[in-house]
Amino acid sequence: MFHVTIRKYQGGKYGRNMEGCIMPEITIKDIAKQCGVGISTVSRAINNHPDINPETKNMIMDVIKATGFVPNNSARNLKRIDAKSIAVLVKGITNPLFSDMIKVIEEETQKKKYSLVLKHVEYYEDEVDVALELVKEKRLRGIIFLGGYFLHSQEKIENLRVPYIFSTIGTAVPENISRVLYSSIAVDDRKESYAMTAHLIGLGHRNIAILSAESEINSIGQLRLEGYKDALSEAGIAFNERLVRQVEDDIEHYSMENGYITAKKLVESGEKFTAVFATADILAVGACRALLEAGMRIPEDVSVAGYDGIDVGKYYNPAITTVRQPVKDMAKTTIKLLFDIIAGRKSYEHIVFPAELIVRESTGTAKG
Amino acid sequence: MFHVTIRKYQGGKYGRNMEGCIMPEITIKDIAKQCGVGISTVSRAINNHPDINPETKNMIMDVIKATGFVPNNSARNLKRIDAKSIAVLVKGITNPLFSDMIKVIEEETQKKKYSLVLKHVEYYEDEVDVALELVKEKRLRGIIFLGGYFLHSQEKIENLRVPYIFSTIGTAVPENISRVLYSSIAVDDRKESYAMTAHLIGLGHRNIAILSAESEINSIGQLRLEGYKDALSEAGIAFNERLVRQVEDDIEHYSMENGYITAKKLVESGEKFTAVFATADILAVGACRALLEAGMRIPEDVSVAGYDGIDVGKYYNPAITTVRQPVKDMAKTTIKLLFDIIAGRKSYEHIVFPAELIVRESTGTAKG
DNA sequence: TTGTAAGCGTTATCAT
DNA sequence: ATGATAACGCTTACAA
Repeated sequence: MFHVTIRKYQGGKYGRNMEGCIMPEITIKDIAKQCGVGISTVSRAINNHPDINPETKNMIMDVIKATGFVPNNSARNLKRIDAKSIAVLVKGITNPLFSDMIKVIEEETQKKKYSLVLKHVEYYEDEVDVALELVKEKRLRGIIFLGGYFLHSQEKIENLRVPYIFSTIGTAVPENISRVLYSSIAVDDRKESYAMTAHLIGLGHRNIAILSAESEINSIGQLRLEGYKDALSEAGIAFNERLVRQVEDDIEHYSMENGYITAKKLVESGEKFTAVFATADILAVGACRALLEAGMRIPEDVSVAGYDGIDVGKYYNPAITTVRQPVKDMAKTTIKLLFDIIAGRKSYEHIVFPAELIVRESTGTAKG
Repeated sequence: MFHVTIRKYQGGKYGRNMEGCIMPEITIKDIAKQCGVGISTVSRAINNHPDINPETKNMIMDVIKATGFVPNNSARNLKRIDAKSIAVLVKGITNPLFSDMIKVIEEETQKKKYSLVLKHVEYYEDEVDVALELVKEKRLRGIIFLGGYFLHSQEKIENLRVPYIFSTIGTAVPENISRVLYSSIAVDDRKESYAMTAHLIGLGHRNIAILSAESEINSIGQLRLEGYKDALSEAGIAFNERLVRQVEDDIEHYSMENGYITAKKLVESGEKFTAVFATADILAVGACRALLEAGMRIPEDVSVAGYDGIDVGKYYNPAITTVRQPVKDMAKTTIKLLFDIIAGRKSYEHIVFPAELIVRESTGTAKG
């Protein structure tokens, strides 16, 4: 590590003087004074109001540019009754599916001349609390929740007096809240997980290990585990508890590293299996590596299946069989629904999208 | 797509009544009235000020909980002179390196009892404009820029009167701005790229293709290309323009898909090569897939090297040789430096971190 | 077309 | 310990 330059802070440069006191920011008032006009005229210039003399406006804009004045958004939001904006609250920014959804939502929001507030919510934060604050602060017209568990009290969520939609990619839809209070866009995790497991069974697999990431009831992880059990029992295969492997709790649940560690432990446990169903592609990648390192060939010795349909599964070697969630369609529907509700064309809606089973190179007929 | 439930919006539920008019939000005034106290007392209760009767406070807090009152942040920010908060402006949220950096920055910020504003900047947005707004709105004490190009005017950036740091992971440090105005934390892209290329040359490779993602001068992509040229000329290998492959411009530059397409085109071009240096791991993954599909073995027939040190390279099959950027250390140094500047212990600093060449399975001696 | 003034919902400064 | 009241920086009637 090379320190190229160091110099002591001299003060005055950073909006605080030598004593650490805050220097006054430049305001609309200063601009008005400097232009010799009233503040409302400046305001009109900024917000390009129709009734203002173009010359006056130009003059003001020049001064604004020269001084580098930027209006204070807090003051604006405070005063403005209507901001034409919506927010996306993202819990777990790591999820690669979210990026795609956000991109779509951004585009559609812009088309509607709305502005989008994107807010990242920490794992330990309560997303409804954050939403509550944001609604007041930014005068939001609607909210989309991406990620999180949603076991919130109906009482609390009722305070959120704008339309909100839960997008169930990595989000368990609240079971404890009246369904007329909210909207949701989801994939039937249990059903799709069932489909994948059934596919594996159809390939002749009997000992299918499953890598599961959550134990909370109604969580995505549990739902996918249920689907796995459904397929097993339908095929008359006894459920073997030892083939259910929970990922490590002390590192990021949905990560390649966790898939690797968990699969490695599975191998070392000595339990017999001919297929591994990782309930997320990102886990599948790590799992593949662990299996490969253990000297197993995929899919000749062991089949590996994922879930989600993220890019990496397609480019991995071998390409990983997966359940693709139609994220773009879901995002489009989500944003359309939100604007429908805002416009009063609908009240709420619960939509379930079908996922797509994509068979790639990582799954094959059971050995022996 | 199954529509489970549809009902017409009845109004009244969402902070707007039937006519679409906004319903008044509950304010501190309402709480004061309902509690039979003055508003300043409520304010004291909310901000747990010392001089308030515990009983009064409890009573007020009960009412607040019951009514679901949430203070308006815009009003708070407007009035508050000092917020003890800093911001991270992220351009290109897709970069997996950023997540790690942000995590570290978040932790350290919390330790200092500061709050962190995380702001996602669109590709087409000017990050300095966004920063300027945010500084006023949130009374920020400092800013960290992650991603972006930074060819900003000194004039404009001088208006940013809080300390700011450019973290050069996916960011080209501004060359056109006086170095005393800002701080930077970086890896020497040219040098590290040189090192990787030299490693490949040491393995006997002479025809090394390079996958490059940007053509802007001083961009990360260009710097890495320069390093490649440096190594070539040092080894007395003639530079072959046809081995330099720019990624597709109309899709996301740094993506597996783009690595795949670009490598595929390289193969189809018929140009001879025994190694591919992808200037980002994410490109390397796509490139590997394309090479594999073309029937080449890695590293027996062709070596592949990446850059960045992201997780996927470690778990890919084969594991990808890379230049690891010490993101966590860099993040730690970044946040420490920012707080040093805020506290007046330093003025500015330019720090260059060494990267680490990690040789994995994807590179080997040149064929033939 | 322009200026004046009344808020927006807080916090901070006074008195009390 | 508590309550008025004046800002904070802006938008928006309303008046000119």
